[in-house]
Amino acid sequence: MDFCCTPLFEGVVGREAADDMAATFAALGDPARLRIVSMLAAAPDGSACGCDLEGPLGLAQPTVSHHLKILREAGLIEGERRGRWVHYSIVPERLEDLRAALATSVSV
Amino acid sequence: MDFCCTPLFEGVVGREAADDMAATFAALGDPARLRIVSMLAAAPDGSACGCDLEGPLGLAQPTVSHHLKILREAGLIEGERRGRWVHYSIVPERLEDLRAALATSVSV
DNA sequence: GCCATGAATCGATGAACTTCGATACATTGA
DNA sequence: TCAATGTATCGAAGTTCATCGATTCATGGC
Repeated sequence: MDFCCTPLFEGVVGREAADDMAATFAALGDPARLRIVSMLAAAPDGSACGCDLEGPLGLAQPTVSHHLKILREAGLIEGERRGRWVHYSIVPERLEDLRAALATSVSV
Repeated sequence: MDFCCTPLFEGVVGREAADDMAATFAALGDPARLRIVSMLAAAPDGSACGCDLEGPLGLAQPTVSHHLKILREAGLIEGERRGRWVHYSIVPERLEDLRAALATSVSV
């Protein structure tokens, strides 16, 4: 009889968890947003305001604000208002979660 | 004079590198593809053929083939033909690369 | 060679995303 | 209170993406 391979389980990642994790990975799945995270990580004090991102990114202010919102909703960064400016910084725990997720996919 | 924060560098990730890395993260930025990776990781022998993925995913065969292609082009999985079937398995090195990239964003 | 079956490709459709100008909101300084 | 400036939202245009039916390709068994 025809037989391919052992039937698969649902995998280690459930349906709802997959939705949540995929949204987080998707947040990093854009060059502009990846560079924002990179720039925040490389910033001297670990944070930067939106106005300093437009130049290096070469994007208009609404576009940068849009990307920052997506990263914020993904929990990858957080913003703190200081006067006129909003300083954004990385949320290390969230990135660590992603690293852990990739590790479980690797190790078994 | 008005001053916000220290001017930013380009970040640790360059423009071309950002494009490449973003494409890889984007490959994981879809629930179906994330579950495929998860299922391959959870498979007893570490591999599975496409026909076994359609059922658990609840997607049509062309759609699964489409997602497998994207994961393959991202270097996250590889397929090996065994007779009628193609067995897909994870490329651990590629996932390790992503983990390393996230680590550099965290630590510095 | 012919049929069965798994996999890949093609074409179409509808949704989601990126981008930006225009605009509104928030805060500071005068 | 008013002007200036950084930020967020809105609306629109163009592109990309996910999905699937229909079709084609590839392999194995008869």
